[in-house]
Amino acid sequence: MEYTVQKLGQLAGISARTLRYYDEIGLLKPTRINSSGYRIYCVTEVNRLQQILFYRELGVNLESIKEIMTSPAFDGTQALRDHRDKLLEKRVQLDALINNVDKSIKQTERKISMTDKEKFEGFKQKLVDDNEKKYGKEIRKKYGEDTVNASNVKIKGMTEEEYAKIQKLEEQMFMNLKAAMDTGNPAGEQAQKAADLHKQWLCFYWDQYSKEAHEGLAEMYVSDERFTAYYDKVQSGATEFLRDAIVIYTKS
Amino acid sequence: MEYTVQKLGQLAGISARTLRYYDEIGLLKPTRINSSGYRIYCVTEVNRLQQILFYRELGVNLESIKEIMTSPAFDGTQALRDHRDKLLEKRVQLDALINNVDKSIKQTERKISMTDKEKFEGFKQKLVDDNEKKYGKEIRKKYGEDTVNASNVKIKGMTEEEYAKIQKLEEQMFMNLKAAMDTGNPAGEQAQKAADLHKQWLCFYWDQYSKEAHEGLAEMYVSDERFTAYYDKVQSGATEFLRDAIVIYTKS
DNA sequence: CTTGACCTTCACGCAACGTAAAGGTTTAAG
DNA sequence: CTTAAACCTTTACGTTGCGTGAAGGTCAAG
Repeated sequence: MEYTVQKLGQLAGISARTLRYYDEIGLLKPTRINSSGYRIYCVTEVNRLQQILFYRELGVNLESIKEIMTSPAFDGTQALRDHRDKLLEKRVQLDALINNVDKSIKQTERKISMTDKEKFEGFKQKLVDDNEKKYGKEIRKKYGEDTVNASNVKIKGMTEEEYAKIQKLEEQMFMNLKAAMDTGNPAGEQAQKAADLHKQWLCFYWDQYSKEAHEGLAEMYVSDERFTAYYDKVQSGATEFLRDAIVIYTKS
Repeated sequence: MEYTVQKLGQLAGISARTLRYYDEIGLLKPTRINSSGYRIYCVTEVNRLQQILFYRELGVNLESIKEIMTSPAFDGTQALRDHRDKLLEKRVQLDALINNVDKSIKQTERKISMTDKEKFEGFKQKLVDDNEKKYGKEIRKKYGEDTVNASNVKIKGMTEEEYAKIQKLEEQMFMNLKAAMDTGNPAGEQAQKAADLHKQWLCFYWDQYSKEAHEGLAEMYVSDERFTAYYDKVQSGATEFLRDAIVIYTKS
C-alpha cells in the first residue's frame, strides 16, 4: 500500500503538515518522491511512524526520537517493549490522578481533609513504596503488573476512614475464620462468611475482582511463608483452612 | 501555609517560571505581594492551581482554562467530577494503546499480522478531540454532558468491524432518504425507514436513545449549517425532509 | 475544459514555557 | 558584621511543534 501525506495522516490521525514537518527535520522521510514531487510513503515508513507516535505519546521530543531511532543500536522490538513498560507506568500515574480527583471531590463534600501535598499527588512521578519493595516482585509475577499497580495506588490514596473500615473488615474476617476452624468445616457457614469478608477486604485493594485471582492469591498465601505466618497467627493451619474456604467460595 | 513561587512549584511539580507566567497571563494571581515584591500564595490559590493542572493534564489550553474558571457559572465540584470522567476516558485510550503495543510486539514475533490501520489504534485521540471542538458545545447544551461523553467513549472503543457497520447504516439511510424524497412524503414507508435507520445509526453513539433527543437532534441539523451541508449533500432540502420524517417517526 | 480536491514550497504566527541577564532580598555560616 | 548562597524580581529573546495562509502545480471526474 502506498500513501500520500493526507492519506497517511488520516490513517495515523495526524495532519499532513506534521508529516511534511517530520520530513523537513529528517525524522520521517518518504519512501520516494513521485514524478510530480509528491511524497509517497510505504510500509517501512508506516511502521516507523508508529514508533515515532509511541515515543511522542510518551513525551519524548522529536529531536530525541530522531536520535534514538537513527542510532545503529536501535532495536525496534525492544523499543516496543520499552513503550509497553512506559505506558503501564503512565497508567499507574493516571490511576493516581484519578484517585486524587476522587479524594478532592470527597474533600469538597467535607468528608475528608487533604494536605496541600496530597492535592498534587499524581501530577508528578513518585517513588514506589514499601509494600512494593517487599512483596511486589512475587505478586507481580503471579498476577501480572496491572492488578498490583492499581493496588498500590489505592493504598496510597486511602483516607483514614477507609483505612479503619478495612482494618475492621480484616478483623471480622479473622474472627469468623477462628470460629470456622472450631467447626472444622471449610464449606460451613462461618468459613464461607470469612471467605466473603476476605473478598470484601480484597476489593479495597483491587480494581477488579475475579474469582481466579482470588483463588490464586489464596494459594500464594499457603506457599509463601510470610503470608502463612501472617494468617497462621490466628491458629496453626489457618492459612490452609482459609485457602480451602476461599476455593469452595469461588466455586459456588 | 504560605508559599513563594519556588515552594509552590516544588509542591505542585512545576517550575517557578510557570507560576510567573500564569500570573502574567492572569490565570493564577498570587494572594498578595509582600514588601519585597515576592509573590505569596495561600490555600485558595493552591486549590485553584490544582484545578488548573487537572485541566492542563486533559489538554485544555491555558486561555480556555482561564475562561472556564473565571466564568461566574464555574462550579469547582462539578469540574472535579468532569475531570474524573475525562481521566477515565483517558484511561480507556491508554488501554487501547497498550493493547496496540502488545499486538505490535506479537507482530514482530510473526505471531500475528496487523493492518496499517490497526497500527495506529489508540492514537486516534485527535479525531475525537476534533469532534468535540466542532459539535461539542451545541450537543452538550442540548443533551447534557453525560450523553456526549458516553458517545466519545464509544467512538474510541469501537472496533473496525463496528465502524464499518455504522458506515453502512448511514449509507443505507442516505439511500432511503433519497428515494423517499422522490416520493415527497415524509410519512411514507421509505422516509420512515430512513428515520429508523437514522435511529439505529444514532444508537451506536448514544448510550440511551430517547425520542425527544432524537427529535431535538433533527431540529439542530436544520438550524446548524454545518449539519445542513452534510445532509443536503444527498439533495437540496434533504435535511428538512429528514427532520420531518424523524418528527413523524418519533410521534408514531 | 473546467472544477475541486489534492499536492508542493515558502513563510509567518503561536502557545507555553526555558533560559539568561541584571539586579534586589533573605538567611545561614564564618 | 560580613559574606556567600540561595532565593526573589523584571525584561527579553529563544525554542518546539506544529497551524495557517499564500501562491502555484497536478489529477480525476463530469
